[in-house]
Amino acid sequence: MTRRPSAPVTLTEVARRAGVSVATASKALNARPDVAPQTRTRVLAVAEELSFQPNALARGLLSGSSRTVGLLTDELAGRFAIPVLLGVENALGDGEMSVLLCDARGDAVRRRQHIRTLLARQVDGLIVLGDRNDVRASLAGDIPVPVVYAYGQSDDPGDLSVVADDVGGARLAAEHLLALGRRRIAHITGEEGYRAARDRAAGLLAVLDAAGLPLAGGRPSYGAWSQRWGRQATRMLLAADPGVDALFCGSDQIAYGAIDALHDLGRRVPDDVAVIGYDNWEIFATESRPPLSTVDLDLERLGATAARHLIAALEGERRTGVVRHPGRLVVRDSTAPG
Amino acid sequence: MTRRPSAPVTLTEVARRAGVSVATASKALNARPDVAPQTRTRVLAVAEELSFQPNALARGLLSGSSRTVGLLTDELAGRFAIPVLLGVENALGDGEMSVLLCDARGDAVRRRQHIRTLLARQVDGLIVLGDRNDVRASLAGDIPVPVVYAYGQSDDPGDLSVVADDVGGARLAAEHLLALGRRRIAHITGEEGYRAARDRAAGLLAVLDAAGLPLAGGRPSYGAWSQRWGRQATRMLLAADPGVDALFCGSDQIAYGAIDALHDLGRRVPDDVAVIGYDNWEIFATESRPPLSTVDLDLERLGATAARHLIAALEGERRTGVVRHPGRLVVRDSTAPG
DNA sequence: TTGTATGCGTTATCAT
DNA sequence: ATGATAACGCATACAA
Repeated sequence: MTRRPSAPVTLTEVARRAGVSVATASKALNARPDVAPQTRTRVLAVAEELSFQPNALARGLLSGSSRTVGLLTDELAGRFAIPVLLGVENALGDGEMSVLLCDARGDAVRRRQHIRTLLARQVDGLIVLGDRNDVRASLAGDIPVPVVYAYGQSDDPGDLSVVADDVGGARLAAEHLLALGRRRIAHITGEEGYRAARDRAAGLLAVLDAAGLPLAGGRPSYGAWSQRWGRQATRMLLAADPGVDALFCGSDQIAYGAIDALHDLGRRVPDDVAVIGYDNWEIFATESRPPLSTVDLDLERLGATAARHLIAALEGERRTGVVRHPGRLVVRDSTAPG
Repeated sequence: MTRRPSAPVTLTEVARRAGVSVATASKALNARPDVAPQTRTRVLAVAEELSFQPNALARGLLSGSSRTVGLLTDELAGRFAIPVLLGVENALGDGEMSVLLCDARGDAVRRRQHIRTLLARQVDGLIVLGDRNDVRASLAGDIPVPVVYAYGQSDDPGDLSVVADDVGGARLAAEHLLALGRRRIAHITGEEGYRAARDRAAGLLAVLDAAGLPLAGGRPSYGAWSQRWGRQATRMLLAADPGVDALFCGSDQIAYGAIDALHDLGRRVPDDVAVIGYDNWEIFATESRPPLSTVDLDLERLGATAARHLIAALEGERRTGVVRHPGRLVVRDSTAPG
């Protein structure tokens, strides 16, 4: 090993050691046709020995493409950003792309600053990760690279947004409850200000309507995305309508609280009341008693989809509108047939 | 607005419009001394109008520094990586640094691959984010840039690691319980294979020893990091030793389960049994009944500390060893005095 | 004070 | 088949 650790190993160095010009070395390494097999092997050997890695900055400067995308999040601390981000990172990594992460923390000024930085770094594209399912303002100012909105939908139909299909997911849950023979289904969910809450309620109501059934309790119990609200709403609901035989909760967290309350009230789950949640958040869904049936948003796949659309856009396939990503029903004991 | 959106705005373009050479334009923008005030204002005005941003690739190529650090995570999906990552991102953002995110997903091959990519991209430094508190193997191979290990500790004392002080955090919790007059304190925690579990137990035992008190139940109840284990262990513990007056749980998740079990057993919290958790994980700590006293790891600050150490290293201040980051006691109703 | 020239590491073009 | 050279965008040493 004659490698001196302090000297950065460049193509020039490889060429020198292989006894060829940089041009030839470059061709050899990039599998260009016009280079003698013997020369090629020699260059490759030297490159391998020095563990040569071409300088991505130089490459990017020349090609105009940095093979980097910016991932701009509103609020990374939230629960939904991470799986999406994971899916994005994974899908892009396969395409030899790297991810520059920027968290705006809900601050518009910081967001603009981040966008400037990302563009200065010559990102090839941008993925904007919403912290909520809601429609959000499109990025102001003309961004010279493709942008894909993930999880949160852009208000500009000229943009491409990849979002979760909450209406469809709720339909899955509702149809599951109906299939179990439940007929007096109530809905406890989070803040009405969230599109996620409204969409899920809409999906449930659509299925109930089609079946000619009313919603138990009259209207959805909108509240907070917390166990506390799940407990409280359940008590109120069962006091008002003791005949409820199923609860569709807007999140697993709420459902966890609901199950606790049912337990306190002496109702058996699922025998007396079936409970289904939403999100497939493991720490709630698998740890409740009994474990929770729920709808998995498949956020990681959603992120991968967004990444793939961005890559397609980079290759010229511009696409606009909203791509809705279906959820997946996960059945556990809280809706076991019986 | 005479800006054509398709033409990338370069320094050459700015210089041309300002009627000066690129050299002068560069000096004007970089606040070099020898440039006429009048010329400077003119250049600045043009740059502003075109919203010129210097190409970071070119700059990096020239300076040898990309002002980018690689953030290498083992497992982003876990609960602890995110806050640390957030702190890192924030602290680096203030220093005009960007973060290249790579998740190895616990795969050594993928990790090496990511390191190669990051080095090819000329990152100035690396932050290695552990998914557990445990000691982990130092990055193999000589990395030509500074590396800081965060959350997970490197096994090489020549590396710099920034980790949470679990022993100290546990001491805080234990001393709090003692100060409330509790004397029969039991410990329910996660898998013994986790250093976090062992360290927290050690901190508690140290405090009890110093006070001449035994651990209720004889030894820590090691199990799983779940509500389920919290419930089960609590039932077992109270059956064996009904006189327990305080539970120190190794995580909020466990504590949440413990409180549920105490509730089922008819024990009042905190009157009969005080409960304290660990992590300050909001969804458990604030949603349990009653809300949970706990120890906050302050992971975001830990991440910021790691970032600052990396920046210091980039400026030449090499430092090695282990920096232990203190936790913070958060008192809520589950240990209210009374 | 301003402009010209050079170089960072790489790839592409054009001679040889 | 190989090599010299230009170019990417910027910053700087040096010349004017």
